[in-house]
Amino acid sequence: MANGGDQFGLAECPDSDSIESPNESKQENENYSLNSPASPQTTTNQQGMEGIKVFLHDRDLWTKFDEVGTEMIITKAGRRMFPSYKVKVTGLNPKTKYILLMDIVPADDHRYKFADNKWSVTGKAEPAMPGRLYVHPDSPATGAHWSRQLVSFQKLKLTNNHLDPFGHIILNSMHKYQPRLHIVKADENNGFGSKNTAFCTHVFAETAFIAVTSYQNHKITQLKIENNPFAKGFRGGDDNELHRMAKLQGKDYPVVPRSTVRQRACPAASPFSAETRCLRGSPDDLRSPFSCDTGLSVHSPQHMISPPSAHYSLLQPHLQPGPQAYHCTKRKAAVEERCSPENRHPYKKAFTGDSPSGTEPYGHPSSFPLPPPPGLHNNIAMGLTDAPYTSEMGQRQACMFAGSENRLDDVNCTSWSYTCPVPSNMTNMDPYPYTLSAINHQSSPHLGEHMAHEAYQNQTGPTQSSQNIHSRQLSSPLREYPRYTPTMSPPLYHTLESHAHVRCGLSEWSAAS
DNA sequence: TCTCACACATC
DNA sequence: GGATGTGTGAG
Repeated sequence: MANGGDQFGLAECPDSDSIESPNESKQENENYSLNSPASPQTTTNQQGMEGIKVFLHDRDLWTKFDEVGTEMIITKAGRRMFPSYKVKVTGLNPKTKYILLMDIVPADDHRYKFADNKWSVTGKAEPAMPGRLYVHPDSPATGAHWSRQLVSFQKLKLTNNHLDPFGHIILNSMHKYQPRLHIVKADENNGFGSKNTAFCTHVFAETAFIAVTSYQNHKITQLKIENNPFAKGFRGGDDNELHRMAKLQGKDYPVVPRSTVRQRACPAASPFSAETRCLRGSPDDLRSPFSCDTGLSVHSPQHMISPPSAHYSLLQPHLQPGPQAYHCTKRKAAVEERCSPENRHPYKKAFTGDSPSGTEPYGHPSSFPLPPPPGLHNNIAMGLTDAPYTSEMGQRQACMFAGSENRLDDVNCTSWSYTCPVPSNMTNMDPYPYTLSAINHQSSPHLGEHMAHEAYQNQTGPTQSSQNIHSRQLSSPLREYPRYTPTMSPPLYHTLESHAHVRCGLSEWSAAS
């Protein structure tokens, strides 16, 4: 939180449109200064979200990892992400309340393996885990609050425990994911769930990663050790390290790190920058909860989205990746060259390092009104904007929203959920549902129970696996979440919306990354 | 592929 | 000094 917000002068700029562009301001000295505005373009009809810009903190570090092929450890107990996901947000109305939350969505429907020092597709992805959202513990807070300092999501944890009771984000190992930031307006006159509810989604392509239970690429291990303070113990010269490891193993002679042995020396470019970049999810793949249907509100840097059609419509998430989806940057030729035929996808795209040049917009946000679930506007609107959200939590804590099978015909509860569409080529898989259950995973014991229950229900409840993506789309699966107790956070959230109504920045990400 | 105990680090 | 966050090798 080193970056104060004063320099952004947000307090004096209630009108987001008048917010000084970071490019024109003093951000050159910030460590996220390289992050160009996330949303250089704005569109109308976005409920005041059009001026919001998000800058990824430590972009350089993220890029380093990304160039190698970021891996994130997932454990049963939950593991933090490193690099941490921190952002600087500008353009918020200082007096308006916003909720900042993250989710991590499948980047594609592939399962990966790491062999020969590179990542490659090894099969079809397992069904998506229950979608969980991580709500920043400060939420809801005023724009002034968010703008005052870096917004850190470093406490977010990843787990591979499908029954995780802590509210951590559940991921599948050896699958690729894309973190996303959502900014939801929680203004009194624009309550969450109301017709006026607006939010925008920001995706930083360089934060994509493959979830692993142990690091596969030694380069990633080294990057983590070099940059993560908690891993300092593993730093040092090679000799020192080897002797230290020998000591750890009770040997008095240097040992060769397993990670070194495991991997063949390969001077080639990172697997991500080469083959894996080809494998990176297609725009279609990345449609999920907040994906756009029409692109109406999408404001994407044109240089990141090649044809207008790159405003992928969520109305057609079932479409297989097509030529229209892939916009290749200057590295395309090289990428294609490196892609093995079996890995070559029609939607292959240059990996993240390409798009965000120093002068290009960095995030890929979009803003759009959030259509309310049918007949559920008012009551929901109260939730987010009312005090209970914070007061009942005792202290502001992160909330996790766990997924479940969400159906429209099951609307009769106190909390809300939304089902996100499955990536296009995941039509045979379970949906990627989110249940907005306002989980307090830090200090509330019954929350854990709730989550366990929830997880249990996720597994035992009626499945939608038999449904295809079309039916799920059409059903606009919204429902309140029954497994909610008054002792938890109030019923604040509802199904965000079927993708058919929701517009988001995902298409931009897809196209740009 | 995954889990665990461990030593070492930060908070 | 305890809680928590790291990557490690063993299994």
